[in-house]
Amino acid sequence: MSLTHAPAGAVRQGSLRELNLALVLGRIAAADRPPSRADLATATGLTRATVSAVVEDLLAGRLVSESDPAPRSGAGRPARGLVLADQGPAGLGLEVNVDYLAVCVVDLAGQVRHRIVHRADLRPVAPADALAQLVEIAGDARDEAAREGLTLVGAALAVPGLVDDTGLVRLAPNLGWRDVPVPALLAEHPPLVEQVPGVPALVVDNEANLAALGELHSRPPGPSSFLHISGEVGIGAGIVLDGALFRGVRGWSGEIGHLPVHPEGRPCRCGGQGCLEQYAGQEAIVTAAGLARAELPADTATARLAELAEAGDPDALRALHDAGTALGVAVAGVVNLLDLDTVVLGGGYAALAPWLCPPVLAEIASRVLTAAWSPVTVRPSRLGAEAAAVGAAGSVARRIVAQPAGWLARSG
Amino acid sequence: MSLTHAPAGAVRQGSLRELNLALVLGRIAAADRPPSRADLATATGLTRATVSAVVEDLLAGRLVSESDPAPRSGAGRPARGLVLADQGPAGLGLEVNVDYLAVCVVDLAGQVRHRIVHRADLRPVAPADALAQLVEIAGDARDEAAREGLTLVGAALAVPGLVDDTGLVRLAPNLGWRDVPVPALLAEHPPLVEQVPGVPALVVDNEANLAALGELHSRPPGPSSFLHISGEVGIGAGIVLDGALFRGVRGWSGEIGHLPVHPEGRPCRCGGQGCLEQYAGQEAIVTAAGLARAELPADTATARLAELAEAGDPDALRALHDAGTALGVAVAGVVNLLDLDTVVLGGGYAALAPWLCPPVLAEIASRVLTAAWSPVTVRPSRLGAEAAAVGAAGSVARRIVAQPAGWLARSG
DNA sequence: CGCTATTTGTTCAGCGATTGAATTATTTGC
DNA sequence: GCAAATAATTCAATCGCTGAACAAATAGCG
Repeated sequence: MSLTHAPAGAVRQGSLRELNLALVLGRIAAADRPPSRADLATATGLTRATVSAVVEDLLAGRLVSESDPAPRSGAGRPARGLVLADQGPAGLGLEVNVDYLAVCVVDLAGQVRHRIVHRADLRPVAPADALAQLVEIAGDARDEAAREGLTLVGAALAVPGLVDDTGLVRLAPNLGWRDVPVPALLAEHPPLVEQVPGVPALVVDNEANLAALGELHSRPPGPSSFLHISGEVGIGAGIVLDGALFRGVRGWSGEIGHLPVHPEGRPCRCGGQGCLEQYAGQEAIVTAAGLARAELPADTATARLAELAEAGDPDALRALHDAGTALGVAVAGVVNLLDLDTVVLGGGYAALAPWLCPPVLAEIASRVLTAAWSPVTVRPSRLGAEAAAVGAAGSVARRIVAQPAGWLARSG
Repeated sequence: MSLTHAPAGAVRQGSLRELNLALVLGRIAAADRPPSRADLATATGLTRATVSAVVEDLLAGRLVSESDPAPRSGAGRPARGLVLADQGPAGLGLEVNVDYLAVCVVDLAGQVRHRIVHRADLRPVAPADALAQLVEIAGDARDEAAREGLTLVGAALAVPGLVDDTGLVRLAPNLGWRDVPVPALLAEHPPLVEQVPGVPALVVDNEANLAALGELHSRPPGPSSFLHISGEVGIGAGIVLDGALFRGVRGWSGEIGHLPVHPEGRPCRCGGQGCLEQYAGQEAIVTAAGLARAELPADTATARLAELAEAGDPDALRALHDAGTALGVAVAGVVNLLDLDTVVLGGGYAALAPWLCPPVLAEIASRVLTAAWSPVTVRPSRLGAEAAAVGAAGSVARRIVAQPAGWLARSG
């Protein structure tokens, strides 16, 4: 899922055009003002003739459109600016979480065009029923999108758990799912998206991964390597390296919640001891702050903590400081290992960032070997709630930008 | 440094040939028996006509040669097998370490053609003098290689420390180096290698990184993602993801020695507390085994430990078990984070692997969330001593295989 | 108002690289 | 000795990029 698509196999005559389509489209997507054909020629190194030909294909395929305001003023023939089309292909993002279902539609430019959130406690709901509800909501979103000229070309589903590369949800502990064959269950419903060569109809992925992708593609562009930590009941991380999500050998990377921070400490449900989750997970913080867990539904615990901290409640402040310190120990290890310069606190951590960041930064400062030369930024996520759904939809839309040839082959 | 070279900018007509040259040459390099042109055509998806044209270029540039034993038997015209040339471009690997200088030459096929190790305590030697000695040894190696028809096209230098992307050695604590401008110092000597477009004349990198690259390219091919841990006085790791070394934002990844394994434990020279190095570094093991450090030069400490352990010395066995447990805690964290399935113990750890592996595996089994589904392999490095020098030379040779166009443009 | 300089975008012949089919080359097996 | 089989080469056709010439459209200036 990088911007430049590396050809895996034979490079044929047509690959040339495919690569240049992606190159030009990627430039248009990355530009902050609508570039002209001439701008694109100088930026890409292609000749204006080639750029014109490539742009013609992109215009014919409705992936870009010409914008009215000229991008330049001065002597000479006025340029025609090129922008990503606000009609055409779009991505569908789906999310099943503990206390809500979310659906959203993101267009080529990365804009969230529709967003539907259905709040409900999903834990007692059977997986098939939860997915059926999701499909129904997604159908509404698709119809709304169609009225605006958007065609859904792929879907990505975020779940809070381990997913293998076939889409099987091995384990989603907080949802109570185990070995749920999501693609098979969704195949029983009418298809939500149009099939496009090169774009998988459905991708199932961990919510932390997809939230990290959302952060990666948020505007203005941020760093291309960072760690995105989703602090919910469990703690997951999405690792973005050189503009691409690193999924690991089996797609199960990012289990930062089970980094040992006190090797002989509290036992963890994973079988280990002293895992980060036992010190900085939602339940640990809530308990340490003196809040009985039972009286708080999962979705309000974070808000309540932020309220208390805002009001200066000493127990809450201490709990957050301790959690931040534990988080900092783990993060310092990750930064030492991967040499990242940006850490994003997402999910439930986003709202708690004002209290978590200082202790995290303190641990980094004292534990990271290279901290003196290279400062590490720790900041809350830019995306709000349902970041995973937005990231999921964005990942589909990005795929069209990165590999436009498939879409163009489909329709004239 | 991946096998498939992704074009960064404009894709012109000539890029097509460049990419297919790399594709075909990469196949020849990866094959375990000399493939015929027809084999290559089916393997790459190119037509036989194109493969013939590409191979002609490769033969003309002396990157491949035709092997005598026919790769196939049966009816039909016998195939002509293609192998990487044993003459032509080769990579120069250099290594400055605490107790030796090493130089080696690796050819396109990854064979170590020459290796010179000069044992000496380098700690009291000024960086400029150490490099001057290295250049002299390397000159001999180059001359020997030239007699076999090998042309050195690039050099890579391994140092046990932090290197930035300009080749400046920021800090090599065990060598006593700080802010050593290696490229500038080497520029004062006559050039060792021939300049080839696309191949940097000199790359300076961390020894752990280059040792990991050596492991990556060792035959037979192993996994494309793994963690390679070099256990010396310090503990460094090379992280190989999807066949490429991950260097981090600033090139300082892999500082696994400073992963916190006992957050409130022993103070570390890095400023943190309870770093892995304090529990599994060479000094920690030696001390725990009851050996006075002073009586042992750095290069024999590991050998002595292995001897004692072999003999069943209880102190040594306990020290190794404890070190392995600490290492296992750190490795379990890394595996949880990156979802790797292979961990290679290199450097001084290689000889101690029989005693380190069991406790490492035990920690992984109890702490890694996905261990039940996906077993993790922990094994010693395949390369012996001076693995970093071999990896360094191999990384240069690999570059020619991955981007043959530069070499071909240079000479007929 | 008209001319020139300037910049954008298009057209077109030329060229390099791949393709696919036909052709040549070389061996095994009957 | 001949047919079948497989390998490798040759060659016209095609696709896509290039470079230069050309057309389009505007600002500045007298």
